[in-house]
Amino acid sequence: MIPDKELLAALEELGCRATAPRRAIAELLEQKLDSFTVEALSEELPSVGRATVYRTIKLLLEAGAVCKLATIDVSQMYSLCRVGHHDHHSVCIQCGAVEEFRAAAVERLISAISAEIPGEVIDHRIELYVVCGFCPSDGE
Amino acid sequence: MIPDKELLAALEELGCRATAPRRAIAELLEQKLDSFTVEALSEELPSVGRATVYRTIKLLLEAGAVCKLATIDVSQMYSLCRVGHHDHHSVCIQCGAVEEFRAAAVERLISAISAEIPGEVIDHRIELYVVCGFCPSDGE
DNA sequence: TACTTATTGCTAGTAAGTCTCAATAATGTC
DNA sequence: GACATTATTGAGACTTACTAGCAATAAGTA
Repeated sequence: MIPDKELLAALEELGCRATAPRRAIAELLEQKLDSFTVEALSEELPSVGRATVYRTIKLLLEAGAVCKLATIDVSQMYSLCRVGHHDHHSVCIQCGAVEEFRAAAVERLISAISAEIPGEVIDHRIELYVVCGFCPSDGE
Repeated sequence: MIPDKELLAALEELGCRATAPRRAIAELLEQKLDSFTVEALSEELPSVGRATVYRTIKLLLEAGAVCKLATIDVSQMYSLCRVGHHDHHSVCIQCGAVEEFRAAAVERLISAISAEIPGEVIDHRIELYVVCGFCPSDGE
């Protein structure tokens, strides 16, 4: 996973200062393997103001160190991104666990589609909703 | 596009009654080629209560007649779905226009990926963020 | 150490969406 | 058609996720 130093470095690249609250957020984030909500993060860091947590995640989002998941329900989920990779996510619809996956085929697919549709493709988002290996797949 | 009759029929399949507010929503929806927010829909239907609009869209969502788009910003966008098709969407990041596209390659890709990752793939979501043919693609 | 400026943490505000509940409208039965 | 039953509605209060404003504070710098 990303060492918190990298998270902080990502912020510094944006011209941000490395403050105690940001260090605390980076440290906690470093341990997050799954997806998370900002609200939950904030609850785990009672010493840091909610607004600061939101602000920091927003910065990390800009820096590309975390990314927003397009979950089905309302809650905004985020997940760490390995810097420099453009990964896609699979979300377990039962336990919520998020896995990143890479597939060169995806990139090929996107460029193939780009050629077929009008306009210019700027970005894409691919998410798989799965029942992960640890969850029982009842019915469906 | 979907005749509003079909939208109502979709609701009736769920065991819902065809009421005047639902008819009004279906009629308006029938004309929506683009994506829309429930809030905007509600503003166009001052005679129908906000809660009712939200409730009806939720029902149509369950019925599979509309689907939720995973837009980058916070606002929840919806779009009509042709019943029986599982289309994907491209969203113009400048004007917000939504196009549906179908690509058999997508389905093939998904099954290829399914084989590679642990767990069972239930559903997928693919969205392209584009600058559509009608918008100037400045910079980026 | 003092200065400048970014950052923080309150708190209040906003936006999207849900809940409650009494009033009302749809359907089925006679 | 009248009546009973049950789904639906609308108004507004409420919740949740998030942002804005602003005085207090902490970082980097001279």
